[in-house]
Amino acid sequence: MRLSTKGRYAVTAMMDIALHERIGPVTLADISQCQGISLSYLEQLFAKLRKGGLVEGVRGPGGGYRLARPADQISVADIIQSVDEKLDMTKCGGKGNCSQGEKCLTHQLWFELSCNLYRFLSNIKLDQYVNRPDISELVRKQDIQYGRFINRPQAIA
Amino acid sequence: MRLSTKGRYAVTAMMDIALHERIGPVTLADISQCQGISLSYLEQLFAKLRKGGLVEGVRGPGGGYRLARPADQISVADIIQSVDEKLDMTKCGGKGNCSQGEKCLTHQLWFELSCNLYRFLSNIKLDQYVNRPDISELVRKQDIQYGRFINRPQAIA
DNA sequence: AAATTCCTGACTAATTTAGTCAGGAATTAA
DNA sequence: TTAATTCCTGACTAAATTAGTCAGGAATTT
Repeated sequence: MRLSTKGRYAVTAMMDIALHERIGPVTLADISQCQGISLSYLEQLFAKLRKGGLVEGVRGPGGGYRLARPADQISVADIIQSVDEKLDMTKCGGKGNCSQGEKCLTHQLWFELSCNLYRFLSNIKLDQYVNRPDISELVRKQDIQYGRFINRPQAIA
Repeated sequence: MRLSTKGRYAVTAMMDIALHERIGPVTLADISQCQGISLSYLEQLFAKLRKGGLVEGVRGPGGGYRLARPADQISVADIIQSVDEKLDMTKCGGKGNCSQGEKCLTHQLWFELSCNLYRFLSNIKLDQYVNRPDISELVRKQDIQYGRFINRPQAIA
């Protein structure tokens, strides 16, 4: 049982965007440098996030990515499902035909676990972190360290 | 985010053993045939379960595997951790040094998720399934279908 | 002694994850 | 209108993990 860094990267990146929302679109280059994630890999992940309707790309100088809907309407479950495809732990994908057309011995177990997991993750929305003082402080420090946003029109305006 | 079949196999096999506990040790060959899991692969998994102190092997004819302690003292979390090693979703293994010595943006999130997952899985003990009528019935049917235990001394006694 | 079963380690194949690379398309600002 | 910026795409490679195979040995029972 494990969370791939794929899902972790995606959630981290989305949180980064949410945290800087008021400044404007956030570039993948910035996220890449700041969070230590390969740029090309981020592009792959964001292709999926875009298809999932969670972000919008803005091209050209001053562009980047922004959230496609308010941060309080994007859950961690949404993000993980966009890039990772599934939170379902059953073998049969919930169909109940895991063992010769019938439910296997452990079907109920994995089914309940999946429900729990989904409930937990879909209750966590991005905005819950945006407003936490400890997180904001951490982000502020990181931004200064990486000199982020100092050349952006939005940051000046 | 996914459960590997490794963990699923292990839990299924352990449940199989628990369900037949009163008859005696259960052979891997039986589990292999009945649950459709490769025998050699099962042997690898059971090497770990044995090291984890969850089962004991009994060699020789009439042998097999039995639970090392009562079914109400073996949780699904125990099993998964034995074969799968970890239920921890944080990048840093709970240390909190994920981002240049400090907690990363999403540390708290994964930490809480790990706790939830662990709490859920460690509250599920094998015996909860042994006593469920629907499961017992399913197992009984399977045993007949595969002609299980008909040649075993214990089954006759 | 023979059959059964666990037990071990080394090996292979398939899948997934992670990352690279090269280039194109849209947009903005000079 | 040109140059810079940034998203965007697809094909490719590398590493890790998962799943499975194989050959043989050790303990135990009949």
